[in-house]
Amino acid sequence: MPEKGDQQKKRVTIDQVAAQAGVSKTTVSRYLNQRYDALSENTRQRIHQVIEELNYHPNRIAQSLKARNSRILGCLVSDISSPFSSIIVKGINSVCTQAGYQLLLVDSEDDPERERTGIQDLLENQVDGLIVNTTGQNDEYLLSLHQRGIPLVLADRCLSAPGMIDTVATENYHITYQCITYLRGLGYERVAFFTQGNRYVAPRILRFQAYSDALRENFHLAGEEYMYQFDLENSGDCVEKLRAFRERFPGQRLAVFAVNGVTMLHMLQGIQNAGIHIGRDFGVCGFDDWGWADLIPPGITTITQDSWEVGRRAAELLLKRIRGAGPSGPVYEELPNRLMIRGSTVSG
Amino acid sequence: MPEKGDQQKKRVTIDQVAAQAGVSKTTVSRYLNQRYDALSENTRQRIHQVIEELNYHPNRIAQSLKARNSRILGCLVSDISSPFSSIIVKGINSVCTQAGYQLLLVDSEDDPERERTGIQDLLENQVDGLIVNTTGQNDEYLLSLHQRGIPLVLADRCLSAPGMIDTVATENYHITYQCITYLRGLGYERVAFFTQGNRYVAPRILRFQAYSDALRENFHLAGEEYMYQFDLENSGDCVEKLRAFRERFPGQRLAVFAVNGVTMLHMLQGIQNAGIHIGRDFGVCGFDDWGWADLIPPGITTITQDSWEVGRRAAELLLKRIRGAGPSGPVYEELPNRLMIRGSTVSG
DNA sequence: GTCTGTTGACAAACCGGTTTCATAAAACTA
DNA sequence: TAGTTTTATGAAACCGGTTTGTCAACAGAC
Repeated sequence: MPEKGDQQKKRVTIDQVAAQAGVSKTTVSRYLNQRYDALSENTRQRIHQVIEELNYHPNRIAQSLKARNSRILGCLVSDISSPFSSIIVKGINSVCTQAGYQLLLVDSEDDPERERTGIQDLLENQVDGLIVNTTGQNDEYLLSLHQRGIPLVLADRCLSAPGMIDTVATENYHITYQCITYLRGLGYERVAFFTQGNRYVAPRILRFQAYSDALRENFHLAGEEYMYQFDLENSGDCVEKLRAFRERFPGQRLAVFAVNGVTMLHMLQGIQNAGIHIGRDFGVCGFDDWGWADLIPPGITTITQDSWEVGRRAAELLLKRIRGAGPSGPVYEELPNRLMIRGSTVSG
Repeated sequence: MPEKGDQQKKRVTIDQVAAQAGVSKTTVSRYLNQRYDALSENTRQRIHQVIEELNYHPNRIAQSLKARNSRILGCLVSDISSPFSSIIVKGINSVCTQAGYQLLLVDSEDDPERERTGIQDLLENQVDGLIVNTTGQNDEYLLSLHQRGIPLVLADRCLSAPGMIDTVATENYHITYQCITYLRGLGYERVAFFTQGNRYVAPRILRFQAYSDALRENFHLAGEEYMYQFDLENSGDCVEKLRAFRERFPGQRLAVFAVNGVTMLHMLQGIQNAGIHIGRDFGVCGFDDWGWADLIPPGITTITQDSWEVGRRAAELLLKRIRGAGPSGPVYEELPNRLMIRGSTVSG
């Protein structure tokens, strides 16, 4: 006779399996953990069958509580909607999948406050380690975590005092320097540095530093005077700043450098709106290459980053740390970037 | 006198707080859960102070075990690196943040097998509910989960037998039909349907259906004969198919429709490589608008989807289900899409 | 001065697993 | 045949919280 609601009692527990199989939970636990050496063929079979019948799956939370580790990695990114971040996450995911770890994700929306509470949440959830794409305004907090012995790897963004915490990033300085120098070689006379959003993150600082150095050494110009920070909320702002740049140096060959892909996209929008022609008189280049750079005529010169690999390596490194392996001191891994020269930067 | 290694014992527990404050763990627990009614001002103060001192944070895993819920949502996407997915995740994240939930993420890489094991993993981790962007090849499995009473919301992709499980999606059929019909109005004579990747997902099926219907009714053509599926692995494949399409109908005004943004990007690449001129003789349009569509001349006509809102609503709905609220039957939410007409589709 | 009601706090059980230690039965040794 | 080892298993403690049931201390009522 079928039961009233036929509602399964939900949640099959190890006790039920034990009862049904006529053994103790210890024995079932042994089975689950493949300690077959101390299990008779007979009981093993019976337990196996009961587990199938009941469709039993052990409760990882209970396991984690006892084991004092969760097999979960925490990941905090500043903006998951940026391809740069989401591809990092994809890299992390691939390692997790392979290593049997889960991935707890938080998007801080580039808010330092939210970054701290987000990490706090991850920690309360007992993640075994953290991969953080920091806003750059929580250095002390991150250091304190590191000192508490929490496995922590920074992805793409290092602290202002580098060398303290494991970091996987891409090479920013030299490629930027190279790019700006290359512009000089093409005959561009002024190069502006366009940026937007968070001004504290390490890559941006490094890129500006390199830009600034290259500008000084190749153009004898001061970077500070050619940095344009526009506001995304204010849609006209970028156009205005582009116009301002152009009107400041009439008749000269100008170029702009975008600090990253998101900036580039908005800048290109602005260039279009301002009716500026890309090429000989207005060179365009910048970081990131997300598939459209060579579709926008005359092809945008970019610096391409392998963010998937950043994610992969960060996750690998973190797992090593969790296992207590890896070098004793902090690791700094820097992946090479490539300058993809296209038609948006041409010699006069 | 400082202790030997000065190494904190790691992990502060409620017992330590209780001991230090000279009360029982029951009392501390009351404090943590704001059951102040049965707490003297005095004890409350003392506990507060000890918690600060010890920097105590309760172990969510222990709480979850007892509470039998984890305050974690599980999310499975087919490809986190696609802006469509990552923006959905961003929407979900915003709800989680606000509601005090965490987000456990899995990228199935569009593999049905990996989708099942991924969901299994999420479930073993006791997520309170699931948001799934299914590959479309696990309908039975998903239904079984639903029948087991697991809160489950499908994001963007419904089952082949719709109406069984809560779904948040965007409107595919009419907007596609409208787009194809619009092409007819412009005087295009043949419209090809370009696609790539997973052929089982609901949006793709619906879009092809709409395309096919519109083609039959407006062009008196059979959609099956104009569907081109190219292979991403084989870089020349797309170019070949574009050329084949063009050579099939010399002298006619042709147009192509890309099933989604990733397809569009590769198709545009192919168009460029094939040396095809976009516009009067070769119209281009398709789904998704990720910021570059109006930068590629003459501006690509797109159907824009609000994937952030898909994520937000899916998460809201899931939370309702978890709380046992919401309508009794399955919900199907369909968000409107917009046709953004640009220069890539013009009248003759 | 007893009776009742309220307040503040605790001991113990519980969540669902793992692990340690003990033990009965079987197998081997001398 | 008694002693020893091995094998298969279970009882109980534990992980770090929450919850239930109990109770002492004190207040006010009569």
